[in-house]
Amino acid sequence: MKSGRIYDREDLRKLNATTVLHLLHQKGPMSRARIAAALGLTRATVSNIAAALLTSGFLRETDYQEGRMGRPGLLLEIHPESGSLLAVEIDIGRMSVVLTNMKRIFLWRRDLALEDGMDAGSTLLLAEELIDEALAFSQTTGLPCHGMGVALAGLVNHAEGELAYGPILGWERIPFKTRWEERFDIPVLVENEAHAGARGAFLFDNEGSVQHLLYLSLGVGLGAGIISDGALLRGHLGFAGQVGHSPFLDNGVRCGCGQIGCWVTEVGAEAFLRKLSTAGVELRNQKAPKVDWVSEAERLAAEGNPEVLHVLEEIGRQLGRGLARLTQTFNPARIILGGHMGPLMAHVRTAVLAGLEENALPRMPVSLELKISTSKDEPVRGCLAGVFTMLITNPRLKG
Amino acid sequence: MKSGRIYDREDLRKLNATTVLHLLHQKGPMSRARIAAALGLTRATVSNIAAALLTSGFLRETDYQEGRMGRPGLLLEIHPESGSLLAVEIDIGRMSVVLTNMKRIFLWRRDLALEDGMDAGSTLLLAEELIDEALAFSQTTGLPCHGMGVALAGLVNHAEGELAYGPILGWERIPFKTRWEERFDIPVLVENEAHAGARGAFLFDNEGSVQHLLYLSLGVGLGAGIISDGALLRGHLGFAGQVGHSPFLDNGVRCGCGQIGCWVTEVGAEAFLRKLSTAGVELRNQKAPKVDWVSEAERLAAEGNPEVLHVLEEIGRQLGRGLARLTQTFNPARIILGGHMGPLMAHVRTAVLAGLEENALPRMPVSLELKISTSKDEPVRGCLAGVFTMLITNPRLKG
DNA sequence: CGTCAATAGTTTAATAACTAAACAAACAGA
DNA sequence: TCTGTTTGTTTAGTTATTAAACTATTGACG
Repeated sequence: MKSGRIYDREDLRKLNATTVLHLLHQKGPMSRARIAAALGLTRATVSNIAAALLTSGFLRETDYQEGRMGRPGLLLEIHPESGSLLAVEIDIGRMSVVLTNMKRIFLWRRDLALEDGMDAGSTLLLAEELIDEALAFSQTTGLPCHGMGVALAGLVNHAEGELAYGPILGWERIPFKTRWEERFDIPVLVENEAHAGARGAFLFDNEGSVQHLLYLSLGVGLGAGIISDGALLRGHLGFAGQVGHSPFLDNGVRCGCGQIGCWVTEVGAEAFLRKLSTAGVELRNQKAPKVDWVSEAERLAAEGNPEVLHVLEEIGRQLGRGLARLTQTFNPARIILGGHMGPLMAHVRTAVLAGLEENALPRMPVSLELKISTSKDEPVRGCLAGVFTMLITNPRLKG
Repeated sequence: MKSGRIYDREDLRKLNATTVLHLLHQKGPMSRARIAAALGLTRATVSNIAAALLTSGFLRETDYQEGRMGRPGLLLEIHPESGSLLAVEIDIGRMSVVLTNMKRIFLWRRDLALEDGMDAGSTLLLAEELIDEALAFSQTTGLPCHGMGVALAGLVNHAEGELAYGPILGWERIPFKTRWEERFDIPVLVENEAHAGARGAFLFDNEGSVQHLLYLSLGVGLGAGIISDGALLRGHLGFAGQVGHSPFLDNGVRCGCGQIGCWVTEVGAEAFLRKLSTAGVELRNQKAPKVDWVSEAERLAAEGNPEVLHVLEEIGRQLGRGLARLTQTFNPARIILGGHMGPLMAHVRTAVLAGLEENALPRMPVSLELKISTSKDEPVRGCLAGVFTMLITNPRLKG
């Protein structure tokens, strides 16, 4: 456990410490030798970094590896008791607040469906109440909360930590970061919901370590998070991925945004309910902001209801058509369909692929994988990863 | 000139040497102190790196700075006589081969318009003849050619150095890199034309050091090069930015690609000529692959020909409409209109901006700058920068 | 049981790359 | 002439990292 060389452990940023922490955050417990191999360092280096991080309390050592040849080494992992992280997701009609330990094990969570007519101010207050509850809980567990991530549907200026414009609730220029950093006295990271989802899918559900992926968040709104060469695309002001309101049909439905024929009017939640209604199907709880209708629709689809399946197929085809466009501009290796309508997407897979194929650029090999997200927590997990990164990159991290 | 510290100059990659070379490549001659300030290094470090690069012949020192206070220092710059670079651009109906010294001063160039009915094989042979000529010229100047960049219109697999599919000529799977590296015995970098153009615009015409920009290459084809956070977006196979054939109009013209209503059928060269023809204007030399018609059209536009201006305005509006979509997905800080129709774009500026404004996402601040490229050589220069980067990042670079 | 190969972690000495601080040189302007 | 500014060099460190040797522990094989 003693190190051979004495480092300047005052500022761990100068070591490869952040790299090691990132790796462990993403992959879980590993031996020093494995970390060294994964990062292209020597075992000696990793030993030294580990020594520093162990004395700082960021890491801990766990039990022996079983069933392997060779000397049984100790595994290193992020110390779960070194603190807690908070993630808040505010979507149209829905809100989640999650508290995890540093290993991203959920300690506390609260999911709320928002009332239909709820205004901006009271939604904000409600969120703050929930956060207060979560922080109180973190007090009782003795794990101080080190940071908070906020995933928001809308135009998020990531650098300023401000929601420039949020749809439906009509939020405009809400400075979440400054407001909540002052109110709760912990660092706050504000992220677009689709961006956070893409990050989550990239870091934690990434079979084959795909470096180019597109995460589509389907719900009342429609947003995309794009990871290109392992980097999240934010754009100049952080507004990249606003694909929902791109013109899609010449003679379409008027959209809430004022334009006609936006993509979201053909594939979003409201489109789904509208088309179902035209087909004569009414769901219970289908008032848009409520969440329950998704499971209701899923039940009907699973039962093989022909109207629901037909509407889903139509939506899938339109989804594929729009995705073809995005595929041509980004050339991703994987597309992930997520968001609140994610569970329904399992039924549209073939239709989406057909739509993609039909509208793909001829000669451009459609060599991509279409994945349906199984977890609803991708934005939350992506957010947590963002907060973690922010923490270990911060000057706060001292030995 | 002597250095205080003796570095291991065997492998300059371990120094900040590549960073310094990049900076000088981009900004031109600078003093050691200026370099240090720009890169956040100490003057001592830069002195040491410079000493290594001077003895290696990559850099040279030039005359004193005049008209300044303080001690007159020597300026460092890339040594122009340390070799030459080659860039080849093959577009639809056009080909350019350019030889420059290491400071990107053009030493030799040849521009050709390609015959209309020319087939793939003879085009390739023609290019190879021109390259032979250029290399022979580089022999006579005594500047050995260190690398070659190829900018191609079409689907370019950058990693493999292969043209996966080139439109019009019907090229398919041409392994430029392996073929030419074997034939000419110099490293070859193959790049999509729009990607190269974006890189050129980013590195050499970047007022305000904008980090998010979109370069649109307008010609017979329509391609985009996207720089996000200073990094070029290539995509999984290198096919990012193929925006020309994204569905644009429901009831449009049939495109050469087989689909109906592609964006390029409304704003590309053929659309321009078609619309002019409908308006009763016929240009001399207007056979599509020829280049001359651009200057002819520009002359007419400058003279105020109402039909031409009207067609240009129509195209500009459609351009703006499509760009609105791209703006929403990428949120760039600057859009650059370039390519062979670039010179015409000065006349469509207001129409493009109007189209952008009309189709922009409401509430999304259209805070972007629209720039018309003044140089036709952006792809060539971007290509040269790519080759330069490849060279200084290569193990070849030894002291 | 002993040997071998594989894997883990530590120690030692060495080193490349960089920095801080001081120094010396050359100039412009008052 | 003096002062302030900019420049490049020198000196004496510091730091993160590596190479190589060393110790330990296990499973497999005969």
